[in-house]
Amino acid sequence: MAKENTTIYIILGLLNHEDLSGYDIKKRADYMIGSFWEIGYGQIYPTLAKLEQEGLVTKRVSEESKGPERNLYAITGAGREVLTQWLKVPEQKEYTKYEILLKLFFGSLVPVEESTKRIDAFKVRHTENLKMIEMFKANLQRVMGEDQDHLFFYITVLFGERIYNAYLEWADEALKLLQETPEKGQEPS
Amino acid sequence: MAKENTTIYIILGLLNHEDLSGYDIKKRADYMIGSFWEIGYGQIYPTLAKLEQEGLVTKRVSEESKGPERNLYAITGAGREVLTQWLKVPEQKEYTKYEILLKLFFGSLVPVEESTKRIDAFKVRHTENLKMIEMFKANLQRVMGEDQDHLFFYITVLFGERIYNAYLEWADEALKLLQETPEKGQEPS
DNA sequence: TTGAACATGTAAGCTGTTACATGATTTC
DNA sequence: GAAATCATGTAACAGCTTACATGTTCAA
Repeated sequence: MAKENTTIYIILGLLNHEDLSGYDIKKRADYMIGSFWEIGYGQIYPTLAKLEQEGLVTKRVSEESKGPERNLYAITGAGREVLTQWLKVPEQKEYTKYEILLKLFFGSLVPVEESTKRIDAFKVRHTENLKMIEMFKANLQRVMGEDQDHLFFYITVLFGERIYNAYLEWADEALKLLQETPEKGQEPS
Repeated sequence: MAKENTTIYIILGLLNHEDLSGYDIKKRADYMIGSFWEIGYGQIYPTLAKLEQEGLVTKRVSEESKGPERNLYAITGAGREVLTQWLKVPEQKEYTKYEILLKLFFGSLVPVEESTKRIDAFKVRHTENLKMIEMFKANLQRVMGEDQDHLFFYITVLFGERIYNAYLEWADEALKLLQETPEKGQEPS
């Protein structure tokens, strides 16, 4: 029966807050959930069409005079129903694919520098991510309490913070271990 | 051009160590890389056939008299070449999908208990995972130094340890925040 | 003898990525 | 005038999951 399409619920969840275009949805999703779930236009537009067909959202053309034409989508009662049903069901387990760990796992086939370079790049990437998360967090802390939703957003931001910190701590630990280890098979016997 | 098939390299990497059957590969992969990359039989057997066709592995029938028939696969020189080439290329960024965070993010639509139940279950799951990782780690520490490969395995185990700990710390933090927050819209005005 | 584990596969079908295609508008 | 951003989509296709199908061997 293949995988269940989670994109549906992301779109419904965002539309539950306010009417949005496909482009807006991408923006919002990148910003708010991008650190743990990415979606692309290639999923958004077709899913939106499917949701409209099923009567879970309605489409209208935005009346703004300026800018290119925008299709604005709104959630329907049926859509809200589908969304809340989904929220009442236990989630599937998380899904992670770390190519860096695979490459490290098989790392004995290439010079150690390959592995250290890899980890260095990983650190740079996630130092950046952590910085962004900390900004979100600071912004959120200022507006917390205004809206119940902020608490839930905050909780997901805390998750990102923990994870990125764990990444960075691990990276340093791994680099230290690699530096301590003498390269094998290079010294004269 | 769609995604690149990483399963190929996992199989080649495992075969680089020793000859294995499809069934063995699944076992090894579950045990050694299962915490950050899962593969199923539905990927393994077809990929094995493809790799054989391309001359990256060879297949022979195991001669053991006991047990069901086993197809044993061995990596070829060409296969080893493909594997090391892959190891020299920088990896793509990691890929994560946390359905639990999505459900929490949209959590204001359902009673808070839904969210706390979710996090409780998450904790149980990862307490279990952490326990397993700690066992691997202890085992590995006993044999470290015997083989260069162990260091790389150890590094991936440390990753799992950090991540699972981060999960659990976050879960407690999130639960605390949810408990502190009074349920909205329930009290009489 | 029943169930768990060993062992190998196929088929269906969604998911998600990447590339392509197009055009308006705003900003520098 | 060029580049970036806004904006909406389609097509191809690989990847991966799930379910199905089948049969053996070993242990309780």
